[in-house]
Amino acid sequence: MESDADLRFDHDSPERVKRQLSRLTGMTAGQMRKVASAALAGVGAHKDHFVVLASLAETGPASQAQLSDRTRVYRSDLVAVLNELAAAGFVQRAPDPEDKRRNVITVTEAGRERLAELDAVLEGVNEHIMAPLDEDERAMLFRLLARVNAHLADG
Amino acid sequence: MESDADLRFDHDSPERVKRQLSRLTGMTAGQMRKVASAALAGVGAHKDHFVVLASLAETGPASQAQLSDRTRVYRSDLVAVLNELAAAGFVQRAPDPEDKRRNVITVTEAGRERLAELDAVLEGVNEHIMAPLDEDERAMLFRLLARVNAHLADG
DNA sequence: CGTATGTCAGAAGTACTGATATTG
DNA sequence: CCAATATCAGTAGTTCTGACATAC
Repeated sequence: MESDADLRFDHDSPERVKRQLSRLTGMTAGQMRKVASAALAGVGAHKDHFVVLASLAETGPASQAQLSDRTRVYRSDLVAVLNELAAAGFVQRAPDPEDKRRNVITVTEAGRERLAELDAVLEGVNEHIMAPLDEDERAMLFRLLARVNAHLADG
Repeated sequence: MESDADLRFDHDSPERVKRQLSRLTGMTAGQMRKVASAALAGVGAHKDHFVVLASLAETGPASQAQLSDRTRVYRSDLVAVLNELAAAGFVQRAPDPEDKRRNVITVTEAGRERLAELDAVLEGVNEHIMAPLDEDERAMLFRLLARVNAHLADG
């Protein structure tokens, strides 16, 4: 069906393992995660910082529960992320006057600059990751993964 | 460039997050892993069992260090996996007469049957995961991921 | 002596669950 | 009384590192 020349993810498996999409995807995701988190660690950040800042900048202020829904970062884990972002002055956490259970999280000007910085870092990561693919192939990979993702999200 | 209709992996991100291949891949890998490990747990196995049995059946007996290189399961983690497989009678662990530091791991007949069972389970998982894709798309997804994987494996 | 092997203990980061006090 | 929010504590599974005794 296809030449095995560049199917390097597992030299050992002439048949069975090679067909497991979950294994190939998992290994590749692990490689990507390492590259991304190393790059973010270089500027003192990690991936949830980016996702949260991007959500606030693009969709506006939100409560922590809303932020959790948007970013798919668990409410319990969001607390620490926001502690760090707030301590660095990237977000402001203020009680919601209309509902005293909630906090209103807002990105600051410094937070927007931080987001631009992280965006640039991750743009470089993205470019590095997709280096062997041309434009059409990148779009194809996105589309195929997104379809599988959407399918699995439906249960 | 493309319709956003089925880019469901993150509704919240009109721009920045959506372009991060590492995020899409990571989320999809997580979904796949959950499906696969649930299916394997249903028969009392987990994924390292399959990979180790497949390697032994397809490439033959090996020391634990060799097995680790083949399967990319860490030597330290292999110990527990082999303990479980040996306790169930799926592999035999015997000292190597030619090098007393080593064990020779061999798959048993019961292990081959177990492998067939796990293979069938994972074939179903694979089919479920790739359900929305036709044959050409599946091959394309494999190829694209394998190229990125090989590229990242080179450093 | 330096190196490889199998084993154990444990770190680090991720994903997830449960409990709780406060407020609606 | 029930539901939602923010927070904290803790579990589970994975990846990965370091130490160590034994054998080459």
